[in-house]
Amino acid sequence: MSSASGPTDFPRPDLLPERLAEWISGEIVAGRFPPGERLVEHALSKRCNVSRVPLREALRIVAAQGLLILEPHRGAVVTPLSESELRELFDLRMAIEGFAAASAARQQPAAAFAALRRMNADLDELIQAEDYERYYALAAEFHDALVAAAQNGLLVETYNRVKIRFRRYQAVLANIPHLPPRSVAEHTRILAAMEAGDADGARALVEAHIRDLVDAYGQSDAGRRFFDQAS
Amino acid sequence: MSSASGPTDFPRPDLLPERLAEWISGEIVAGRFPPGERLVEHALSKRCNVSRVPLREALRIVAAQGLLILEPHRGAVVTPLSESELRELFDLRMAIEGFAAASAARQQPAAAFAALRRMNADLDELIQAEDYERYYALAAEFHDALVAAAQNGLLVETYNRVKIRFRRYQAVLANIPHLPPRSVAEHTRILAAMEAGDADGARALVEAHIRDLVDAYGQSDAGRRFFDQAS
DNA sequence: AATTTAATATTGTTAGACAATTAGTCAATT
DNA sequence: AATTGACTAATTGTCTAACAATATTAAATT
Repeated sequence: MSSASGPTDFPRPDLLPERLAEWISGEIVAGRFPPGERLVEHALSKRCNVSRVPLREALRIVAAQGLLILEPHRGAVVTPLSESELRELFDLRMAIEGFAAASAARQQPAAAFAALRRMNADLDELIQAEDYERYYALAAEFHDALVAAAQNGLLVETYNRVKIRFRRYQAVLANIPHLPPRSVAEHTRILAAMEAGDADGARALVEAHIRDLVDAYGQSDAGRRFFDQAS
Repeated sequence: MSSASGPTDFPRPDLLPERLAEWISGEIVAGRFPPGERLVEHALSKRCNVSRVPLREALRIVAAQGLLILEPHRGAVVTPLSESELRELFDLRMAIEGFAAASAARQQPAAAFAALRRMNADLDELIQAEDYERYYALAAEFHDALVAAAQNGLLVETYNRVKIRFRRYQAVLANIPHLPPRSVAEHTRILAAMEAGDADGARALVEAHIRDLVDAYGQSDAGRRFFDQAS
């Protein structure tokens, strides 16, 4: 009877605010702390067997990630989801991943290109096997590796910030099984452009690739339902 | 004798960790907390007339901005400056401002374009008047407005994070008086491309514009000195 | 001089307290 | 009945004081 979605317990103290923040962040991304929920310090600190001091620091960390809003004298509220934020997140993915592809096309990092090729081959196999769960996990890694290929730590850091916020929408919208085959073909073209040193072409292809993701989300059932209720 | 660069006092309590963070952040950007300096909690809290609790939260905020590194059991250390970070910051500016220009070229926000044109005209006048101080202030606003023209709050937020870290290098490297006239001409071309709806052209021009800034920094005396000592 | 040992300082956390602010309750008034 | 208003409870924000764990520094020893 008790539903399977009740909040998880905080694993175990080796008590750092960082660990608390990771846990809180995870609960929010997974939707167990739903949008709009207030996190009350005393209750949370008791549940985690910590005092309010490190918990408050943890809340600061999570707020800096954009998952919480700290209102004066009102405490921490889980940031709401919105179609506009999702649009902006996709925009940022275009800016970051597009720039990364162009940058990599200029730098020609051989090892990174090889890794990307291998990943894309594995993605193709996962489609044949219809193993969509692992497909989406590896697809995320492919995009990570694309950003990493630009060899810019700050760009990676920025991308990670976007990713954390983006994952909340993935959790709500689930994945779209029709998309993968097309994605692999697009990855192939992106890689070809990068290896050919065509920075502008690679960027355009990456932006188009992400635009395809946007469309797929918008056309999926979950996506339409979410977008409708939000408006 | 006593140099003019001794740390300033914390203005006045209306004590929020946010105020403390703003102050600390300002001291770091201005170089009064120099790179590598350790911020000791007890001493700082006494100087600001606050307890360690809100101070520690302030340190978390500043650390999230990338200006401090919190090492376990060793406390807060002011993030060092490096040529590599500066390069990465310029890269991010290219990615963000370039994307913003392309995005604005597609959206055609009339008000934003008008504001940009006005600013650029004012910049031209400030050159004639050889008022470089105000020139650099307004030039920064021009770039802010360019990013804002993309109408994406997250992009602005991301840009602001880059700006905070970038300002530390501006404080060290000072400004380059030879650059401005060329910049105004480049702004004009960027605006023309945006208003013509030429997204790719606008982005290319913005990237080239920022690359010019990079070169100017590298060729300035202060820049060479900084880069030499760093390597 | 180099290494080990002891003393000191600093961080990380806890507990309990309190003022300031907000949220919730319930009666009085319109 | 609904709205207002005062009262109460709950929550945040801050402080002090303390302590264990870890780092840093100084002294002592080899």
